[in-house]
Amino acid sequence: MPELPEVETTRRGLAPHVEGQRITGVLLRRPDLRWPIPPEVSERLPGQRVSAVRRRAKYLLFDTPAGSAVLHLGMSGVLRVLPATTAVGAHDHVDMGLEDGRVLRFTDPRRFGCLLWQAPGTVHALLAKLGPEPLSEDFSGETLYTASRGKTASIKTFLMDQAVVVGVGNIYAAEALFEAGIRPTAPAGSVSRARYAALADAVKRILGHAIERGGTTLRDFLNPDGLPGYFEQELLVYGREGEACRVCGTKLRGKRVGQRASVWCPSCQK
DNA sequence: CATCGGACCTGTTAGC
DNA sequence: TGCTAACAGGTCCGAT
Repeated sequence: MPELPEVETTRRGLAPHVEGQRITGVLLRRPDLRWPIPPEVSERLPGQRVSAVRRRAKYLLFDTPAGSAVLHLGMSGVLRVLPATTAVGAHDHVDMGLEDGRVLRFTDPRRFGCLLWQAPGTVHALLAKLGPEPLSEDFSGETLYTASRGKTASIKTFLMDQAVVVGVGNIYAAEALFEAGIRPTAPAGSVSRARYAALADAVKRILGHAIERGGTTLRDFLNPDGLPGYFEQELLVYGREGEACRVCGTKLRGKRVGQRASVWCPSCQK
């Protein structure tokens, strides 16, 4: 389930194979994923040369002079560069032909992903309201502290709000809160500046480390080389409700916070 | 405005 | 063992 490290891993795996190549054609096996695929994707993309594969939040952007294809992996999306002769599976929704003869294939069983279009010099509406990148200097404890004043929602919900900071999903939110020693249920507006500094540090450290390790593989994520990530075995709280805290041995608690399964250590997190 | 709940989708897993 | 129901996850949108 791609969070930011998985998307960045995908980008890094894809870029050397796709950048500089011309898109020879676009084959849509479905007219829509989460949203209808706009006509520009099939009308304008063919013939264009990809100048860069970028990432913003969990979106991948394939830049060309005519505009950018904007792709979100949703929860089960996989992008791979494959030989054109590779057998087509049930959930292989989009193929973009590359001039070297291979195809960039978008597979997404649950179809929570999307493929959109962004005209040159514009920012797609879905990208316009996003918060800072967590690994950039625009994101800090101060950012979180300032944005959280007056908020009554839980800090976990707050941290997963893509307008606050992008790329932190359920897995890394749980891990970052554990590392910072903050309970997921704490009201965001009540958390101190010092604790937000620790949380921002934890987010940066965990995301950075996960990217180094190739992303977390749970069920659905495969990086473009078809190899799983190696971060899963390092998770300290996510998915471990009822098990012993790896730090202090206390039984980990679990409960839904803001509609999301959440796990924390009652002893390490206050 | 902030927050909450519903919707989307399907493979996997837990429970009967 | 087989079937069904719940669940997972990201994010938008309408309702409160």
